[in-house]
Amino acid sequence: MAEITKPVLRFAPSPTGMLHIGGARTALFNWLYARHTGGTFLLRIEDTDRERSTPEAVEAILNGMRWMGLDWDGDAIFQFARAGRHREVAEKLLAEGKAYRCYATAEELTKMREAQKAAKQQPRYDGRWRDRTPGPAEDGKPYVIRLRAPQTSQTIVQDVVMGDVTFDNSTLDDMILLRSDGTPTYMLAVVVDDADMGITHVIRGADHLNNAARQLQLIDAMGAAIPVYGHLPLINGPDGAKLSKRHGALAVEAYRDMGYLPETMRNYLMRLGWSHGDDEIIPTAQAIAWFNFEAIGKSAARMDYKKLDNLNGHYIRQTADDVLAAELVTFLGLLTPPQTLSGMAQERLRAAMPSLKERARTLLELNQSAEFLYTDGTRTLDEAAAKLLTPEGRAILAAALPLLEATDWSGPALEDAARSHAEANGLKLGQVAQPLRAALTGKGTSPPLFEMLALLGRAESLNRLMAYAAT
RNA sequence: GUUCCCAUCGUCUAGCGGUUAGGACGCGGCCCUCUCAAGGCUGAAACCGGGGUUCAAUUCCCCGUGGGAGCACCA
Repeated sequence: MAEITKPVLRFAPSPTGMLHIGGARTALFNWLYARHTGGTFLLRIEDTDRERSTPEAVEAILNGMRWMGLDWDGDAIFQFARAGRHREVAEKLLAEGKAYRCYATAEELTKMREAQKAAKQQPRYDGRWRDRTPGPAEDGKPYVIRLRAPQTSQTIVQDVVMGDVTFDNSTLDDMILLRSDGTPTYMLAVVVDDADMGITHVIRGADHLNNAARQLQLIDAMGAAIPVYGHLPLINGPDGAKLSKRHGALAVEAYRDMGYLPETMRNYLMRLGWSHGDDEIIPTAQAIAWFNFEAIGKSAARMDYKKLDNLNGHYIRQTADDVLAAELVTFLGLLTPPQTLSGMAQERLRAAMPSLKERARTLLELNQSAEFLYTDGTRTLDEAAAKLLTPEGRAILAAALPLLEATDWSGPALEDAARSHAEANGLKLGQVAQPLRAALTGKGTSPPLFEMLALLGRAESLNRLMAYAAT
């Protein structure tokens, strides 16, 4: 009876920049599968590149993960701290004859590759030290340790996303395990760490598919267990080209700053490459229940910001009013410079939320449409509002004021008054409402007018309206 | 150049030999309506090309074409 072991997954970013959208999706898929199976989701920071790794990037990645709601199990593991262990494995392989010392210099190898390229061949190490015994000339000279990889037959990556991918071993070369300064390469570190951490499923970007074959050779040499591989198709920019700085808004933090909700990001990202029939709106809890590898597509996807907006609008509308109001307050506090709302503003925000959230696709939009509630006093007019408050518009506004004043200033009463005023003067309700809206909010569009009049109260509303009433 | 991967509406995708090729975003129209949204109805919109296999190919195979990724003492 085979023992039943829970899956162990990991997300292994290198801290050389922010957590970008591609990395976030890779993390999400790993996380979803771990939560789906009741397995473990580990976070490993691949900081073996001492030149490019920064503590700031580590923080940014951790924060990005937290914001996305992707919690990892246990403490994050830092790969560099395990360099000794990596070296130990390389030495063991060397002792076993499964690896060998290579004394070729960087210049020498560069020259070799240039010659290969000129001959229209794939650049690859030619194995010049594979069967050569170092002589006295090599004493004290720097060397790297390379894997003695098989040169015949094939290596097959059995991938849950891509299927079986076959590589002829003759196209692979003897990769470097340990650099001449004694530090491990990525290839060594990944394989050793995955083995030591008991990783059962390696789910990562398709840019690693080629690496998988070489890593399989190493795993074989080490006698380690082969994990389940899954290489996710990449995410491209809206134009189909690689996602880059040019497309802007790369880091997960940038999406937060644009006013997207974490739930939106999870839903949007999971649908990039994975599907569940015709379902589009998939809350995270549902995704955890449904997630599987079989439904992951093979082709690269593009970012579609319109669809992201639409989804975000959905989740905004679905968020409870006071929760959303609180989230907006937090969000504004995170902006640079931070924006704070007075007690009055927060109170009005909460009161208007049912109407506000219906018309916002991002927290930024929500904030903009609520701004007229934040402060008292006469509004400055935007372009649309100015167009509404022509002399004619102001005259209509002035004429309607007495009727409004005569009401008890409740929404329905105000609407009734405006309606009868319009009717009496042969106007459509819109012709009366629009100038009022412009004066009250400073904008051409707003949440329902009479509701907002009631919310702002008689004194404040009249103050704003009178400022633009024709005399 | 070479190795590997991919290919259904503009975009995300369903489809797993026989379908009027479905859904979603976006776009157009209509309804609702105090504006803007939201919502409802509705329209336009796709199987990259060529060969096979098969009674039958969007679906399976091959070639081409087009994208993408890798080919470092980076990760």
